[in-house]
Amino acid sequence: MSQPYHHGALRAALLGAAEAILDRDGISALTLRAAAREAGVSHAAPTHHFGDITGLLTELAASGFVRFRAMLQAEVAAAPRDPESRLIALGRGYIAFARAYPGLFQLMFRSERLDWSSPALATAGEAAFALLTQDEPDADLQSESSGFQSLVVAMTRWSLVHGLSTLIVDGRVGPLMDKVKGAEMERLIEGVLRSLVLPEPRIS
Amino acid sequence: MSQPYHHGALRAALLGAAEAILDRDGISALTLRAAAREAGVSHAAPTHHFGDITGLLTELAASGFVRFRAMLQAEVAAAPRDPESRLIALGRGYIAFARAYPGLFQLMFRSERLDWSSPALATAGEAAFALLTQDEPDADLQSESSGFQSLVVAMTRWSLVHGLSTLIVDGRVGPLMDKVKGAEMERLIEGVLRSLVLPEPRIS
DNA sequence: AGAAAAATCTTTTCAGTGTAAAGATCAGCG
DNA sequence: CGCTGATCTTTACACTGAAAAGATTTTTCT
Repeated sequence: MSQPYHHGALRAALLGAAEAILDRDGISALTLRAAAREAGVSHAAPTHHFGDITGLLTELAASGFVRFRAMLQAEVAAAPRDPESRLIALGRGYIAFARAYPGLFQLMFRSERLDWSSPALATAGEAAFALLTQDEPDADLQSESSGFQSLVVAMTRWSLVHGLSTLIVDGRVGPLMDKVKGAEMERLIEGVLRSLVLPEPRIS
Repeated sequence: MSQPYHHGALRAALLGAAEAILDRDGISALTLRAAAREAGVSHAAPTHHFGDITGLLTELAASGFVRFRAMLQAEVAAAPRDPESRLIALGRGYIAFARAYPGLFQLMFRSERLDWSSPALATAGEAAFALLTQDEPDADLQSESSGFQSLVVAMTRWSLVHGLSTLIVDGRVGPLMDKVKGAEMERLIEGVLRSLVLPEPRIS
């Protein structure tokens, strides 16, 4: 019953080990050697599967974007069918993902050691972003407005939701709420999300 | 003309060296030893002045927040005196700072190696955030609404501006604009900033 | 089947990092 | 003048990513 020389499924095991470290000890503890230790192999074993640490982090981030997109779709599917409810569900799912998997969220969005030219990461990231541009409440505005105006609307929504997620994950919101009596994170999030349904700028 | 054993102003020199590295090579290249090299001292010299690397980064971030606040105030002072123009100027300054000093912005907002219990950083950060809650366009709403509603309004604005800054600095906006003909970053920012002036959620 | 080739994993090594400890040099003060 | 403390250097250690070379297993080819 000794360890076989070949692991058999080391690639998946390393990704699982990396995510376990991410959840348990945070992104700063996620090193190539720590992942190898967690998977029970030598520290040089990951080289063949991922090249360098950027390769490992890129694969993990791509996997994160796939699950991120699935989570957003599930939230939308469970929401009422009117466009405004779906839009709020999308934002709620975005923030819920960031709060549930803060380490993975940080890796996906703010890690400088990610190779966005990787097809796996690029396609997974684009697929996730595509959710933000569909489900347009004002279908007529969508059709007759220019591509640039659609980009402005999408970026406005993305900025609002992404900004709140980032500020929460980075611990910048908690101290502020301690100063307001009866403030709860959930109510704050719902309050901010209301601004999602009126993003159309008043065109001059 | 040999180097004197005592530097004389090593603390300030190290902060300047650290910021030079931040601007030149990015946040990943900002190491304790690199800052010491840049300042021309041994790698253990910073210990006495900053303790560990968290101390150095915390001081640098505090200095960044002071300048950040000054830049925001300057933008507001140069804007028309109506509250809406001032609010947009505030957001414009926020994003301009992030684009002008991306490394410093990243250090200030997304570095896990920051000691927010440091008085210098805590007060500088709170002073900068205080700008976002003042300059309330609807003074009557400000006075009669609860503290929690004010927090929701402030967080909505902060999230929008901070989210756009983060996405731009992290390089997530550029690729999207390449796909839209005639899209320019400045126009996109102005478009998103319009949403700042109608943040009041419709209370049920 | 048997040999060659490729893939997988380990061991060793190197440069770089943060941190601690000990020693060297200098400034200020009695 | 001499002492004390602040400042800076040297040395050392455990950690990191990465490269190189060797060991083992699996696959492929004849």
